[in-house]
Amino acid sequence: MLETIRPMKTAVAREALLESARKSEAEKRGRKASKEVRQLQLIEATIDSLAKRGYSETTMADVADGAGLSRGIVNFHFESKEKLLIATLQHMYDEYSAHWRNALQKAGDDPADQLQALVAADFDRSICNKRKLAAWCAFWGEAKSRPTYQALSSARDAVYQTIFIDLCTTLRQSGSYAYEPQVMALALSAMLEGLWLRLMMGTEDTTRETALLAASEFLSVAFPKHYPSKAGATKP
Amino acid sequence: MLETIRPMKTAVAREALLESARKSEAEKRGRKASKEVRQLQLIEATIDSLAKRGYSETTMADVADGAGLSRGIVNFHFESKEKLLIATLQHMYDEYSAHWRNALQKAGDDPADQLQALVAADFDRSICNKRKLAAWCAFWGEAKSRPTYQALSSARDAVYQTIFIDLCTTLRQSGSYAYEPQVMALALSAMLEGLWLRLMMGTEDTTRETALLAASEFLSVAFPKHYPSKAGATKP
DNA sequence: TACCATTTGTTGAACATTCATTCAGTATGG
DNA sequence: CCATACTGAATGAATGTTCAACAAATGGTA
Repeated sequence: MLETIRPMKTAVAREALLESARKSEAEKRGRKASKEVRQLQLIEATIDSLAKRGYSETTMADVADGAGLSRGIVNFHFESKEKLLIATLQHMYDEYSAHWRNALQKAGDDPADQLQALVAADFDRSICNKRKLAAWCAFWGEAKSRPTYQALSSARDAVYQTIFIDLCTTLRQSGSYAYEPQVMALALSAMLEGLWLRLMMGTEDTTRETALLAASEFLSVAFPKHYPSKAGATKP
Repeated sequence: MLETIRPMKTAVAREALLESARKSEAEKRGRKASKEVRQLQLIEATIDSLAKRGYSETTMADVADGAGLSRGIVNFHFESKEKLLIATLQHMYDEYSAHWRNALQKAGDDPADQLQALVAADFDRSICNKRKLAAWCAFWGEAKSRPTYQALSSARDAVYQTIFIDLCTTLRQSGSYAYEPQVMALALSAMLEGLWLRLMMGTEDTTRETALLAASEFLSVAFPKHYPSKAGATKP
């Protein structure tokens, strides 16, 4: 329900489009580009602005400037500021979704591998970087008061959560753990989101590597039989 | 460093002031009130507005209306909108800080009890309710682009984190666990923040009780010798 | 107590700025 | 030369801030 049914075709085609948008950096200005390329270009500029200035300071002018185009351009391709932002969120959501689905597929059939792949995917550089994390957080901050965002913003949505629960259930059986799968899945996914939040704040020494380490540690203690602890690496 | 050194006196006195501000609901309008009461009243109205409308839609007019006062009043008590928001954030931070310190003190000397008390404090109704969570998240969304917020927003700040690390270190020794205390502390505190985020979104069935359950489950698996699992409560 | 002066808190209209949106006009590719 | 993409100045609405006027408290004086 949360996820619009959109063939994966667009997801991959979009990458190609964006690529071409990047390549023709010199041609952007003044030259005509296909509607789709322009829209992606504007969405990228929106993410830039969100990351740099925050939601409340993101203006149409800044987006247009960021894309190297004129002021009226956004209202031409998107009807309004609101629709631009929704399209941006949708774009990020699609990208995120495609990313973890891909990781899951590559992981093979072993549930333990699948869970680990999902966790690792969350801290992949293509997904988990300051720019995108900042943009996500900008939307989260507004989500509560905007139903449209609320539906989209829970990136780790019902489907994602269900997969987590299923994996936890399977592991529980094969490892004879005592916990409630739903509870453990909640703890795990919440921790992933929390780590994102900390990475975004970026004040401390928390890095992508540290975050992944913490997440892996969680897996080790929660599913010791499936993820034998690699502890003892560094002991101060 | 993050926390302004402010005697606890104000923290408790403030509660009393706010109480009196609530009681004299009828007298608010037209009657004079002490400077501190007015400021608290405006801060509360700001939190209301943040929770209801989100950061970007929170206006001076809305705050003034919410407090039942005139338009110019905020600029009289606080110099500007920015300063009002900073004062609001500072207020929430002080409240949060006082709350967990209090919980920690009440917990006694046992590290396991202390850690559990800290976790439970995070989901106390006085701290963890939709209104305040929404306000926190509104600030988080803007924190990256505003240094002032960034410094304050890491509510679970360096001090808090240090305490977590210390407790994890102690438990590790007394329980002969294998993990790195810093890593485990990061996982734990990130999970708490993530649970807050989910509670704020409030889309799903995640409640304060569920969140606390998940956090407790984490403690059980991470420190099995200190928190013997209470599993088996409900088995579907 | 009565009276006035001064300080302090409050109001609301006026002002200036910022910003999303519109649209008539321009340029470009086919 | 038509259709489509694009421009950028004009417009109007929203909003933070200022300020002159007003009211309530305070304090001093007789």
